Amino acid sequence: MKVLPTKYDPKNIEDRIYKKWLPYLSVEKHKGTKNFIALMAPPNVTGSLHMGHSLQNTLLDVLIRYKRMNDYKIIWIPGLDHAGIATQNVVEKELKKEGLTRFDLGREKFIKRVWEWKEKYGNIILEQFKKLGISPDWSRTRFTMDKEYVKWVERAFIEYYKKGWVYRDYRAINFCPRCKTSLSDLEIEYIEKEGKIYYIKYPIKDSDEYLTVATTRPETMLGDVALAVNPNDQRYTKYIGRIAILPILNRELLIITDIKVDPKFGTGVVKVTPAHSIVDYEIGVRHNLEMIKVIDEDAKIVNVPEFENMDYLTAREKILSILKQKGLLEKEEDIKHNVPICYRCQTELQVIPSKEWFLKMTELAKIAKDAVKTRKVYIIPNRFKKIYFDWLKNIRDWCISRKIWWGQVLPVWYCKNCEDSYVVSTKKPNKRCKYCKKNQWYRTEEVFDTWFSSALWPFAILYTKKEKDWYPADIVFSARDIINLWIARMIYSGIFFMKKPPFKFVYIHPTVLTKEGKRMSKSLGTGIDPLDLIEKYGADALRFGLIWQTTNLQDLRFDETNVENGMKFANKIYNAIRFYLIRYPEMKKREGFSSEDKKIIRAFNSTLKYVSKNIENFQFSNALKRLYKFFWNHFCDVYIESCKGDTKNNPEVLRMIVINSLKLLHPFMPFITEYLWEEIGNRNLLLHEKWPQQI
RNA sequence: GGGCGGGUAGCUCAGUGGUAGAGCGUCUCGCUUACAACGAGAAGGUCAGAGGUUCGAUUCCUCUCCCGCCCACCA
Repeated sequence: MKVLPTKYDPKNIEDRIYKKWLPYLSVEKHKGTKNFIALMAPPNVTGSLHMGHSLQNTLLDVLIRYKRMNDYKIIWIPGLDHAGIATQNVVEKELKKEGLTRFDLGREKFIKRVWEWKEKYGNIILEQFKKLGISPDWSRTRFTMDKEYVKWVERAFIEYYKKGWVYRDYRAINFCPRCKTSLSDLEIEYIEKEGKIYYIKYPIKDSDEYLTVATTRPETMLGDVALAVNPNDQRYTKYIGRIAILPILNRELLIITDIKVDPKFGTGVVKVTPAHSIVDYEIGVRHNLEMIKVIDEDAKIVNVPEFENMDYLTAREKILSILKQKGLLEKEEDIKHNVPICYRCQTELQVIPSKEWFLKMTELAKIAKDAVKTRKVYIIPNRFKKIYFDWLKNIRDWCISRKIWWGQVLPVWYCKNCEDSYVVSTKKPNKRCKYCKKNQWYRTEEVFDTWFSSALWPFAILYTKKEKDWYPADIVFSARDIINLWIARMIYSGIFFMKKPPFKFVYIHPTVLTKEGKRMSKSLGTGIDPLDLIEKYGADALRFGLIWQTTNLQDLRFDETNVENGMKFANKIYNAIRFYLIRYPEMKKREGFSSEDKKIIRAFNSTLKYVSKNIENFQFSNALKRLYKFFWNHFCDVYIESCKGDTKNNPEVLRMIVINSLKLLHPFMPFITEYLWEEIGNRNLLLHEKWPQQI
């Protein structure tokens, strides 16, 4: 008999076991009688494994392995997201080291460069997923820029266009001056900053009176076209309909009313700048006001001669000094306010008018709301529904075009001669432009919002030529910060194109924070690298630690002690099996059961029931804790102890408990259980074993 | 400004209308032939604060205070 060392060392074992599984992970290799279909959130190609990925995929893998052992054929397709802006930024940073910008390379060469980068680094994260021990079908790995996938993206756009829900418009949008692209409402973050609010006097025409406007962005006054007050604000009733004079430029501004004006903020008088504020744009639409663009894509002033090409902050200073000179700056106050920044590069955003493509949200939002309301889709825990509904309730149309280079190109062709003439098509149109009558078209360079393609993920990967019956999935696991960015959009896209919601259950797992409750972040130095933990304690231990700590709360304060504990537990399992290997052959065969036998069988049965129920209900931590207690306390501390010396225990009970414990533990700690499964003499894979029945 | 989650042992967290639980940590004792990454045992909490409902509240209700998150964006 081979004698195992007394300490379990996961190092070499885990890689070897994973290689052993690898050929058996594809859908075809397991003959389950029912399908269980899960969606992996495709990680960004820029990413490397972080604790959030680890938690999400570990939990899903627990469920997957459990289902696989319960006679389900598992369809779990891994993939990568091209992550438009994020990836483009990473490659731009690479270029910067060479002293280059993407504009030096030009579009074509730059995109080639991103592909090279993707080929080289894109798969790293998937390799890291393997270290974690998750078990998707790697033979079907997908990428959101695969040819097939791009076809889906184009088709979706065209379908929406035919429906009349996709349109092009010139309007005020959020723009990142560094990434040089438009952004959707969900791609904006806010940081609180110390700033100043300036009170500026706007003289009333043909009088000595004036109205004072409070603003944090005086430079945008160059684009003012009106002043607005709340219709119910008694203080200003007498000014409504009169004309104010815009200082410096002396433009005449009509004084109007709008319900969006908050009488309690500032002076209750608002300068209306439809070109450079989303709210003002909407006021502008209601009152049919002109948009005067005075800030451009570089955050510089345009269309105003004396400020031409001046940075917006320099222009602000100049404007303030002129106002001071003229006695029109009433006062300035310190203020803490939220400044919008780009979610990918943290640059302060500008609102500028731009021609962009929009997806009308009215109907789609309704579709998404109904799906959850009528329980076609369940969001778990239930309270996260609110985030979903609140967003859908106040939704604006979705700006889906981006002015970056990395992404799927819109299937849109513009006329070379006429600015607003276009054709929506995947192929170059062969027809005359209705304005210039010429047949000269060029493909746009605009690409899709990366989330537009993510929204199609479920059917783009599940509904293929070969496998038409895989859509919809049963479940998706998600972080709570992308409930709207991703989950909501998948739901309405899926229903719109496939007539069925893309999944039945959305399980929202907690966000992994540091033990101190801080966000894990590389730049703050608060991140913990899961690969370090795997190196130190083993993947099973990391999985154990993560599952152990998972609750239904919003956050999880990660405590490494639990991973260490996982390592100890792995060692405990290992040594219990050693005991079995050494003692079982020596034990006397006997009929019937001792009282200890009966006790452990009862404990096992109730554990089995509890663990199964809790996995099904997404209570992974409860399941693991119960299993831990069963194995360590009931089995090791009591039952195994009772097997020593002159025991009356039936060795077959010991054997049964060993075998079935490995099975129950397998979804949680797959490596060590598979390894020990082989050590106790099995030739087949534990991966494909059946989940135990009551003994 | 609106909403959500949390405040229980030193730490991370369970939990219940009826004299508080786990893991880790701490302390004591044991290197007992699977495991010292172990075993046996112990200490440790006015369950954030105030009020209410109740025979009885950590658990239900109201308010307050702290911590975290989300949404709106302040012109």
